[in-house]
Amino acid sequence: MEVVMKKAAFKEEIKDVELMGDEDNGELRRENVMINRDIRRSSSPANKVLSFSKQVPPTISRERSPMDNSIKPSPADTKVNSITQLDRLEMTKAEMGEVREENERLKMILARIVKDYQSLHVQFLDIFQQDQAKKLPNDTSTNLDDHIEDQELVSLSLGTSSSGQKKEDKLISVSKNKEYDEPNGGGLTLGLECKFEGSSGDKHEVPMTNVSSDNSFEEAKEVEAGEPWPPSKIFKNIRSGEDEVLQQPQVKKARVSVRARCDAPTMSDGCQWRKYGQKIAKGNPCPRAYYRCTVAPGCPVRKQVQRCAQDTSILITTYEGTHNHPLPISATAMASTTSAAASMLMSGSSASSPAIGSHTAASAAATTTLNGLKFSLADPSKTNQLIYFPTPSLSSAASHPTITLDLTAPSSSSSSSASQPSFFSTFSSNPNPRFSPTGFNFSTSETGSTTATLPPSWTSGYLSYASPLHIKSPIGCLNLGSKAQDLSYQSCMQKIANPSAASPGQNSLTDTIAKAITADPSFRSALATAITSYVGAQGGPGDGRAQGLKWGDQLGSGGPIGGSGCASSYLTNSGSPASKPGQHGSLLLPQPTLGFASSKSSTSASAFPVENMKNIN
DNA sequence: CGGCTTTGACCAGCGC
DNA sequence: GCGCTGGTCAAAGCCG
Repeated sequence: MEVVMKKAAFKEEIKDVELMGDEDNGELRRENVMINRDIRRSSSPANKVLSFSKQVPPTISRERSPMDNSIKPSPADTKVNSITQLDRLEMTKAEMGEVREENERLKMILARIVKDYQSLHVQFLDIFQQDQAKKLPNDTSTNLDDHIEDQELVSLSLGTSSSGQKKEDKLISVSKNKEYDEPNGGGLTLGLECKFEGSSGDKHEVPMTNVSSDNSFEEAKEVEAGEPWPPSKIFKNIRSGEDEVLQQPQVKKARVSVRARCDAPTMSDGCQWRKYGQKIAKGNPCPRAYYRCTVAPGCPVRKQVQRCAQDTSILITTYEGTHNHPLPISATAMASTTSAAASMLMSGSSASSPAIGSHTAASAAATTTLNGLKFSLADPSKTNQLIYFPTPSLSSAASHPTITLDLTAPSSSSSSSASQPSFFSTFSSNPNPRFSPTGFNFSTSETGSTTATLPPSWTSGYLSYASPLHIKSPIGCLNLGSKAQDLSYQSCMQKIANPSAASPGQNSLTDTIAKAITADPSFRSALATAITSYVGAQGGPGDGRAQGLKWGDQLGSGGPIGGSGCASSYLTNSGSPASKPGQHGSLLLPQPTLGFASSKSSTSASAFPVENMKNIN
C-alpha cells in the first residue's frame, strides 16, 4: 500500500514537474528567443535604431527614421541626434549585459528544473522497481527473476577486480537506471543526518529508515584476521539504549571494523577512549587493545584495536555499541560509516538470515532495504550477488554480524590483482545462519578474490553528496543526497590512497562506474552513507546534516590531518607528520576526517566540532 | 592528585 | 567436563 501510494505521489510529482518543466521550458524558450532577438538587434549596427525603438517612443524613432522625409533634421538636430545615439549605444551595451545575465539565470533555472524532474523520475522508477520486486516471489529459479535480477543488479566489480574475478562475481549492484547520469538526490537523505539526542539521550535516532530494530551499532569482527569476536558478552555490558537487544536477543549487535593503514597506535575517530585491557589474540602476535568510550560515563561503546597479522601497517579498529551521547563531528563521520554499514548488515542479516542459513530455494537473493537502498543478500553460487558469503572457515564464534570497512590500500605483495586502491564491499557470513559476519570493505584487500572490487577510478573522481545528483566532472562526480553537500570525496580519496592511481586512461572507466553508481539511487544511498561517514559531516550540533565538505583538497594538501598519524598511508599517503604521542594536530581539522591519530590524541578529540554519533548505534 | 595505561587474574562461551 | 579463547576487571604504576 505504501509503495502504491508513494508511486501515485511520485507520479503526481513527476507530472507536476513535467508540466512545470514544459511550461517553464516554453516560457523560458520564448523569453530566450525574445532576449536573443533583442541582443541580435542591439548588436547589429544596422538595427540599432530598431532596437532603440523598443525603448524609445515611436515619435523619436520616427524622427530618426530615414524614411521619413517630411522631417529633415537640421545640422543642430543631427548633432543632438548623434549624441543621443551614443547614449543609446551605451544603454544598449548595459542592456545586453543584463540580458545575458538574465539568460544565464534562466538557463540555470531550466537546468534545475530538468534535474528535479529527473530526480523525481528516478525515485519513481526506484519505487516502482521495489514494488515490482515485492510482487515477485523470492524463488529465483524462474527466468523472470533472473531477468529482473540482472536488471537491478549491476556489477561494480570493474577495474581492479582480481584476475580470477569474473563478471559473475558482482557483489555490488545498482539498479538498471543507468541511463540517468543525473540521478536524483532530492529524496535521498541517505540517513546521514546525525541527530542529537538532546536531553533524552535514550533515543538514538538512526537516520536509516529501514534499519532493523536493532539500531545499535556494533563492530565488525576482524574478518581478515580470522579472529571471530566472542559472542554476546557485550550485551551484558551494553544496556543503556539497547532495548533492541532485548527485543531481538537472538541477533547479535553488528560490529563494524575499519581497516586502515596506520602507523599510529590507534585511529583517531573523534571519540575519547580509555584503554581497559589488552590481549594477545590467537593467531596474531600483535596484541589487541580494548578501549571504552569515555566521552560520557556509561557509554557502552567499545572498540578494539589490533594490527593485522599479515600487514602490521594495517590497523584494524572495531567498534561496538551505541553511543548515548553527542559526539564530535569527526566521531560522527566514523559513526555514520559504521552506522550505515551496521545498519546495512543488520537489516540484511535479519532479512536474509533464513536464506543465508538454509540456502533454500529462496536463498538466491534476499533484498535488504536500508534507507531506501537495496542490498541483496544473494546466494554465493548465483551471479549478480551483492553480498558475498565468505569462507566457512570463519569460526562460529563469529556470531556477531560484522562489517568491515577496508581503507587499506592494496598491498603490492598481497593483493593479487588490485594494483590500485579501491573500494570494494565484502559481505560475508559464516555458516552460522543467525549471525553472519559481514565484511564491507571499501578497498582492496588480500581477500579481494572473494570480494567485489570497485575500480580504482573510484578514487580518482569527484564524489559529492548534494542535491541533485549529477555528474559534475568527467571523472565522475556523484552527487548523492539531498543536502547541500559537496564532498570532493573521490579526489580526496585518490590523494589519500594513491596519488598516482588516477591515470587518464582510467577516466572512461571512471565514467562508466560513476554512471553505474549514480544510476541506482539505492546504491547511491548506500555508497553515500558509507562514504559520507568517512568524509564526515560538517554540520554543527543539532544540525545533523553532513554539509558541504571539501576536505579532499585539504587532505591532499597535507593539512593538519597530518596530525592524525594513523591511516596515513591512506588518508595522507605521505609521510604525514606521524602522530606523535600527545600530538593532537589532527583535531584541528574542521572537516571530519577519518582522523587517525595516536591513541593519545583521542583524548583531545573533543576539539572537533561536536556532532552526534549515535546513529552509529 | 586525577586520569590513564599496563598487566595479570578472572569469567564466560564454545568446541571437543 | 575440560581446555581454549576472547573479553573484562581491577590493582599497580606512570604521567602530566
